[in-house]
Amino acid sequence: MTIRFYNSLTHQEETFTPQEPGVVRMYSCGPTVYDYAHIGNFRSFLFSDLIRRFLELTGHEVIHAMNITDVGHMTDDSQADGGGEDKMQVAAKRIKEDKKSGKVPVGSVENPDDPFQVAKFYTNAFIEDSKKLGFKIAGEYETRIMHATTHIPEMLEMISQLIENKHAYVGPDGVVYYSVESFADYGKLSGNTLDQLREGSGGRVQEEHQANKRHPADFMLWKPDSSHIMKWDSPYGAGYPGWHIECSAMARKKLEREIIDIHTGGEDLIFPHHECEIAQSCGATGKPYFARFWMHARFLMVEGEKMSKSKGNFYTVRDVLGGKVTGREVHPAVLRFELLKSHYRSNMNFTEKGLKDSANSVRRLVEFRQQQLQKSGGEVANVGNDHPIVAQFIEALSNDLNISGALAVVLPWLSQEHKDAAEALGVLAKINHVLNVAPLDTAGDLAFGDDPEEGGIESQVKTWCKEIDEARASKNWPIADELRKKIQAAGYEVRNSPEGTVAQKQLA
RNA sequence: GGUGGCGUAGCCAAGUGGCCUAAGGCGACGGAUUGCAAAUCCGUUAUUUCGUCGGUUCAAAUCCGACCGCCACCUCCA
Repeated sequence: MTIRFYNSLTHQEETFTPQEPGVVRMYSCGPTVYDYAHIGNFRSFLFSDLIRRFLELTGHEVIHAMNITDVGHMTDDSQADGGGEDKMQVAAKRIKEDKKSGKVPVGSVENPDDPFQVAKFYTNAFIEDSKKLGFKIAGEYETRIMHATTHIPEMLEMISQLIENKHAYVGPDGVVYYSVESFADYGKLSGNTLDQLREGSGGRVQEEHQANKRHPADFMLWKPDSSHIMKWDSPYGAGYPGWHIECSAMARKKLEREIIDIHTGGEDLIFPHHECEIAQSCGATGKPYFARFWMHARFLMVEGEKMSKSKGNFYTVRDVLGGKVTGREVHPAVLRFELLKSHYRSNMNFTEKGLKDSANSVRRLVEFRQQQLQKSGGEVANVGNDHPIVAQFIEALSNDLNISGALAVVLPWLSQEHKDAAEALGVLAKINHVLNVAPLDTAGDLAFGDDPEEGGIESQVKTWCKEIDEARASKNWPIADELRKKIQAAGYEVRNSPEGTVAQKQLA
């Protein structure tokens, strides 16, 4: 089996092999923690989870690292000397307003003016959401997911290497800039070579901000600013790091290599972020590559439109799970499946209907597992990757993560006859290592009808189910139908089973 | 204006030169089942058609060119 991935760096599909056989070092650009991450962010993070789980299924150890950007970068980093407002201060303002209107639980951020508290709050929310969606890396917080603010020394080390290697200079304004002209490969990833950047700038580059730089595309590595809300000592004066340096520095530190195997992120990060990362890492190490493979996930659309706050179609994970889209609670496995089921290199269209479709697929997978577990008495056979179904599943994913092809193997298989339940469960376990929806490992099993609360809606639904059985026994059809409608209105599916009427919570 | 990507049925989407008279799922329709439903099972569901127009080839959804549309980046953004 050969694994082929589309490599953004070479603009073509290539055979993937890690530098060290059996071990893949992968870095993913993580979230900024000035606000809740939205489902578009999570699609991109989920995409890296998919890569990881697939590589693990095919026998690789995956060392996966991700950053959390908690340095208060400027809202207007475009000017590269750090103009505009600090994002942490913007967040502080917003949190104060949200607190007044009750949007943020009181006490969650005791002091919004403390950027570390703001970052901590949104970091926790991110980790929580990531766990719900079953991201493997969510269980590795603080070992593989790391904060930029705790890696300032690594960044300063890289900056000094860059200055030493003549890739960086201290401008007349005291700011440390990267000299893009010193790096011949600048533009290789994005196609935005220096010539083209000049052509394409369309007069938007403001001369006044360029005076201190040798080339307009030079970007900031360190900004001395003793008045900044977050600042650290450095040989260039107390201040804060540029936006791009954290990933270069942290990837090298955490993955313990100067060249890594895979680097992932959203498509918007290709330029300038990843272009600058390559320039920094290669400039500091002198190596021809930073990452061998660059993989980027496309943006998602919502109901055919761009997701934007002004259109009111802007969703966070908690929005979707809480029912903002469907009007009822959505199980995390359903959102995971929905975000996973379209190919990472096409714009996925997130829709309410799609969510409900995904709920069906997830339910089928979950019920299949339950049926087979019953049949096998809990026994799960050890199935190898050479099992025909597993092999086809892997074959599909080997082709640049062809998830549709992979699902086209799995879903029809569910409807086939399964003589050996233990074997079927073994196959499912393999498949579920990647899909992770049946069950979703970090969220536990799908909760079907076990609500500990006395007098809660679940016990009411159970009572109604019993009443339906009684009504049906006495052929009192109108009463039975009435009760069924009530249960459905409460967000439950009503079914007949050998044990009588049962209700299950709708997954979306 | 520059750069990168995408465009297959009602929807999601596979297929990258012949086995495509185009996987699979959802939906829809018909049937079995049911008190009626739901769930389940069976069947049907693009019939020179794959954004458009040309070209290469014995042969194209698949290669090449032009055009159109959509997305992203060129300013913070997954």
